[in-house]
Amino acid sequence: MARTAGSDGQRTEAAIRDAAVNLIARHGYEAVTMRQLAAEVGVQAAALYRYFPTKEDLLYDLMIAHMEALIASWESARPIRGGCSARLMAFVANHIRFHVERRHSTHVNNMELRSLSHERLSAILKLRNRYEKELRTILREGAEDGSFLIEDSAMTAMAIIQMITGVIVWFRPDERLSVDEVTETYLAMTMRLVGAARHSEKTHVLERA
Amino acid sequence: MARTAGSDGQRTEAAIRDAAVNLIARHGYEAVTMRQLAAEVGVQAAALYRYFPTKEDLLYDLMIAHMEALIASWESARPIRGGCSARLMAFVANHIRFHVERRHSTHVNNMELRSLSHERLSAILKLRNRYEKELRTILREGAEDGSFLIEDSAMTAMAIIQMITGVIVWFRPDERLSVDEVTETYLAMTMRLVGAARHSEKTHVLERA
DNA sequence: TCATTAATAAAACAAGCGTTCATTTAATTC
DNA sequence: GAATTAAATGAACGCTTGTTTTATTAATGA
Repeated sequence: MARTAGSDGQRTEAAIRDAAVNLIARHGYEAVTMRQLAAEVGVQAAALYRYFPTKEDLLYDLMIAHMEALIASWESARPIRGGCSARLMAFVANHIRFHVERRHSTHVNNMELRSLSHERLSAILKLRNRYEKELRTILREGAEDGSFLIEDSAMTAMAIIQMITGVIVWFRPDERLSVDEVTETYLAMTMRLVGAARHSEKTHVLERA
Repeated sequence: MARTAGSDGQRTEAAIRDAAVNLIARHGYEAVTMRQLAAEVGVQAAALYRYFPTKEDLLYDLMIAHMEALIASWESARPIRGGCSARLMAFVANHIRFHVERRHSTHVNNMELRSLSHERLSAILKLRNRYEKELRTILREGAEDGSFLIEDSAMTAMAIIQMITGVIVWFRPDERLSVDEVTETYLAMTMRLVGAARHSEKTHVLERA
């Protein structure tokens, strides 16, 4: 056999991406074989090479897509006006929502950096830095205008990011806890962590979610 | 050739563990080959099998050792007396110190769980749960006696653990920042995060470090 | 209808994988 | 000094890996 009836390149490529994210998140990039991936898609291994020149190209593609989606997500969620507290809450809420929705993709991006070549690693880290800079800026400006009481904005940014990304490690939706409830608690913890003055605007962030 | 002059089983085994932790932390368990590991030790691949029946046995050994060392470390650092704030600070300080000292080992334990068999994974998670329970207990008791103001002690425990373990992701010793300085800041962030009443005993924890 | 292009199968490739085996040498014991 | 044990070698095994090549079929446009 060769080309199968009803086959469509775009659909196949999307199916490859999808299966790859799931398999790599579960077993790790090195552990997933091209044959295993092909079987999951329902295709022969050689067919994968029409869409991705190498296995690493596929990984890199997934990672770039994840980072660009993350940045785009924040750019559309970022509040036009509002104080530093409101901006911080918007950042945290958007970050948690995004990562819970893309648990597998996040795992790939966090665990498989070492499988990238030097230049590609740099490209991913550059995007990551661009994103994290948003949080650092919020924290620095909040510290300057007295909204927050923090020791070091760079360190605080790392602490917050690790804390809120960590949600995906233990949280599974469809349990007795909803994403909104978890977000609410993490928002409260974050605001205390940065020494924010009492905030009555707590629920504003989640209203549109 | 065969047995080499001055060869010693105990030393070789220790060298294997050491090289394995470093290689696996850097490249990942699946990516590290037995030949690569053997070369790092300065021995032939077959020699590794005198000490570890399979590659997975080696990984499991490293992980169990890490978890047992972590638990032992807390058991000897845990304060005999003192309120919940003091206990929480001792926990955080010990956790950060331990993990910074064993960055590679920590990475292996956090990243390679998926390469273990079901039973072995359970064994590791059991130890991990035993350790995390210590923090949950401190938080729960602190919430009950009014030392802390938290929403959910289990959730707060996860948030804190992810935050303080995350230090190893960005922190490199021998820079402009010492472990003690980082610990000090993380202690302050943690105490605010749990809504602890003002604590004047801040430096007590680090005095013996 | 017929050439063209897109999508896939099938088979092969060389390289590398974890692991085993028989053997050899160094250290230890009697 | 001979016998025994500990430590390691070197070659091989069967299998799998990522990838390439070649051939074949389905969809597309003139």
